[in-house]
Amino acid sequence: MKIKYELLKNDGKARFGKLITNHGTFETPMFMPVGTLANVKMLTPEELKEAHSAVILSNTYHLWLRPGEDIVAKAGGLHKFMNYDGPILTDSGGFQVFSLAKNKEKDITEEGVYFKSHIDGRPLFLTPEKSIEIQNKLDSDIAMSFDECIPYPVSYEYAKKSTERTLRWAKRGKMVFNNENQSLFGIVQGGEYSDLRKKSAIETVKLGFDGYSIGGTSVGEDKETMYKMIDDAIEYLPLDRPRYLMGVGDPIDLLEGIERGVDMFDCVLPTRLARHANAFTYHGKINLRNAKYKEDFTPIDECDCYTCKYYTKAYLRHLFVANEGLGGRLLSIHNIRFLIRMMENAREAIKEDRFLEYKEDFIKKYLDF
RNA sequence: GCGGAAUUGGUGAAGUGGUUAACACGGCGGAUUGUGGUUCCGUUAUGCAUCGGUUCGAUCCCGAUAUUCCGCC
Repeated sequence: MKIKYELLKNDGKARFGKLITNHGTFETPMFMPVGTLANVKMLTPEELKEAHSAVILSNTYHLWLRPGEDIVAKAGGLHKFMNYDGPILTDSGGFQVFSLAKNKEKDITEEGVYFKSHIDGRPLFLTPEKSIEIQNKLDSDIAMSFDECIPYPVSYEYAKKSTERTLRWAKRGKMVFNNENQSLFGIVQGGEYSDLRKKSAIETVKLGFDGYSIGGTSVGEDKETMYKMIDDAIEYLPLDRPRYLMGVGDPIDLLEGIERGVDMFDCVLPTRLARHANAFTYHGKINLRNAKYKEDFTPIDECDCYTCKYYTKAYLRHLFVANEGLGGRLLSIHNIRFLIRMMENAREAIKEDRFLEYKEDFIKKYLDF
């Protein structure tokens, strides 16, 4: 079956809802950790579950190259392949258009996108149809339309051209999409231009998707621009479908997104920061490599995660300084749990009509450090 | 005891009679938003064993001293 979304409560624009999937029912707003290569780096599914993580992201482009979607299909789909029985969302490869296509004018064509494999350099060509076909074989719960994540800053002309092309790609992808057990999301682009965002949202909704994403944010723009991008798009998205803000994971941005009506977020930030010794705390982000933690035998934070239950900052610092992989693993657990707990608290606040109060309080503590 | 060689930062070291002493590791700090697992950026020797001398100018040339290493008795 397709996913279902139930909007249960509004607090201003902030929404509390339920996402019903083939692999469980979960509350929104939610944060989704990223597991590009069929794994959330360093973590087992059990550890994700212990952090109360729900949906995870995986990636069409990367799994296409390695191990190949047919291998995953033979394994019985992504869930079986990676032993994860929670919901999985697959990104379409659209972000790789942004991050890997070298010459945008030349490599991005109406038909599709030319890549050079980042593994062996061989030429690749990805189309909207191919992306959907791969995601079908991966058998994720939610597939994403193939899009171009537009860089920032960008000329109006380029943003317009790219956004219109992304719309045509969305239509083409939807045409070939035929997996009854999978849902398909459309993605709003438009760069930093309000009228393009509006048009992109309206036209994408016209095509009709199971959920809607706001893409092309957190690509180097300042925060005010990003929040405007969200506002410009979300106004035209239907209330009865989940809204997914792609690639956003900074704690403050998550709250700003929720306030604007976003239901789902994904980001590499908690896991990448963890691998580089940066920990989220309720009093700001800290770097555990810092010498000041050498003899700090307290946990990272007041936190209910496995890491904070059993390990100290001094020990984690030692692991990072000694280049022991366990440091990144333990900190990934904490950082993911941190964002997920933020979401839990945000949902409680929305239910009790005090989201703005919660947000202001959180940000005050987070920055006053 | 005699002869020879060496001595540059926390470490391994490059280098020159003339502004700021290369590079690497380490240390310290920062970055990271639809992944960068080992990544990227910044910073880190007011000083070249010590004391004298030559010189306009010495880490570099000369002498003494100290330490280390290698030979010979």
